[in-house]
Amino acid sequence: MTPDELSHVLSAALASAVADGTFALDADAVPTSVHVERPKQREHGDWATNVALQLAKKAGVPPRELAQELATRLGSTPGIKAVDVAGPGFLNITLEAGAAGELARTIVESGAAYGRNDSEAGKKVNLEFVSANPTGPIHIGGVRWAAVGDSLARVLEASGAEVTREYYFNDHGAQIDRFARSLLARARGQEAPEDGYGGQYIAEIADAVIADAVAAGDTDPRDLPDAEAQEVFRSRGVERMFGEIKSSLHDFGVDFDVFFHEDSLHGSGAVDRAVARLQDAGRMFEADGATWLRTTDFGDDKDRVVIKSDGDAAYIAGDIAYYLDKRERGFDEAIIMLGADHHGYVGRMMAVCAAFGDTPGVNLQLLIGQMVNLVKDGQPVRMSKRAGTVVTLEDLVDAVGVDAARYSLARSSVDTSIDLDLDLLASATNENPVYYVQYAHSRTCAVDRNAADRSVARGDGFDPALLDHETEAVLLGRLTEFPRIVAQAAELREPHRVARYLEGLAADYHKWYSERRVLPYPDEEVETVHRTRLWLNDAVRQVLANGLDLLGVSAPERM
RNA sequence: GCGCCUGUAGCUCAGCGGAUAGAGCGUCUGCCUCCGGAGCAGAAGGUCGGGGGUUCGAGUCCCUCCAGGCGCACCA
Repeated sequence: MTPDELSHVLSAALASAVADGTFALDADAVPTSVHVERPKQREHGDWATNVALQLAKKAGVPPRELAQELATRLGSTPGIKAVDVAGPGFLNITLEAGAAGELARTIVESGAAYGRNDSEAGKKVNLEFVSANPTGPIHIGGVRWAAVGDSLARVLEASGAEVTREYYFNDHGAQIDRFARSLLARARGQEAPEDGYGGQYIAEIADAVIADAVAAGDTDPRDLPDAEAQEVFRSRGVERMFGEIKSSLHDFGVDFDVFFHEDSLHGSGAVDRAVARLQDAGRMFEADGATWLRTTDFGDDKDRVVIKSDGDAAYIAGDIAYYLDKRERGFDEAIIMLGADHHGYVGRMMAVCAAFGDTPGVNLQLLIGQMVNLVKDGQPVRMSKRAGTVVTLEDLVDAVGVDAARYSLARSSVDTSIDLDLDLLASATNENPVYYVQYAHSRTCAVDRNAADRSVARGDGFDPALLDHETEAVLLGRLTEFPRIVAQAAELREPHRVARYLEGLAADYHKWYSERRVLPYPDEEVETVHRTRLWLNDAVRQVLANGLDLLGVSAPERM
């Protein structure tokens, strides 16, 4: 029996008690689906609900009395072994072992589909993340969004949404100019401009640009007049940087569907059209020679300049056009993941959304994630190119590998800032919980290999009532939760819940493994109990694999 | 000054109003003649930052104070 089914049974019992006048409740006060949850204490049964506590006041009945009435009505339901009233009025429900154990077969037969749900079905979602400027390699902060963002995309897809992963290249404006000037200066052996970029990668990109140009039969850009040379370094340098960012993300297991170039918005007239639309809607005004968007009408703390007094578009103009573009491409929800250093955008972007007549928080959702801090010897280390303390995506992967990197970044809530210890990163990789989860998976695979050797096969028999050990009830309960965890991770946009779930599942599996043998001893015959346990082993294997996949982490068969 | 996020075990972090607050790592004690010891069992370790409030019930919600992080441009 699944929690959903149990929930319906409870609702029905409640409804019938209201219908025959046992409880004096308005029909609309009766919840359509009763919330059931896994109790922390095993003694409290397989499932528990607090409906009686919540409805007691409305019904004018003491909670325990209300609970007792429900317990009586549930008592004879097939699959339910016992219903107890506990504490202030909880209902603790214990299922028949067979009813619970049936799940093992369901999971194995569902395969990769187990965990998929329809909580986000029908939604067309644009998920924008990373979007680091193409003026340098992706550093540790961006890697967090790569790991979390891609995992969120996977979780949303598993919940029925159609997701487009999008990366916004800020390839327009002053930062790119600084990047181009830095490349040119470096190529000519000059000092980096005061406001420019000076890392080692600048030299590498500069050299590559020269080589690219020469290979294409063009003049060595160093010999061109300044303006022309800078343009060559800009276009070829940015192209190079795009390539590096794309390939390092790909190596990290993150592939975007769309790389959107800010420059295209300015070149195509999209900015002008978006601004005109807000003007027609009466959201703009002129002041001090500039054109403003009255974002304060929608809760922003100050109005924003869209067209500067020198006639150039301000940065937000691109964002306005970009948002409109996403909506015109048919996305119901535009989700943007931003670092905490950009949370100042929230107010103005939500106002932009509202100014177009959309609903902030629905059509546009901004997810703010806290920063990743570097720590050495317990002391915070400021990332500095000069001091050589910049940690890039490649550095992180080189140090711990893709699986450990993705897992450690995706397993905690983005609301908390993460401290990464550089020394710990380089040495003690074994402390990463990813190995605990992966080990459980490879253990299930080892059992499968041995089962094949002993000719234990699932198909030959399955009797769920034989899954009657304490650790089996716990394990089955955990397996039942998986689809809800995925749905919850999608709804709350919190993929880290999947990782935490897997750690719990791995622990339950290891405990079961140490209590119950899947295979017969050498002198024993193969019996139904062995085959039945193999079903359970394989169900765990499937869920671990499905969960790890949602995190973009591999599920190794051996390690 | 204003706004957002955070404060839970020695460390890193879970815990979308429920029962005795958890995990990994670290420390200590046990457990491999049979399916993987990267594991299991047990122990030690907590004023859930402080104080008020709401509630049958608060780590969770509200107020306030303290501490830390990050923001408050006609920069991008």
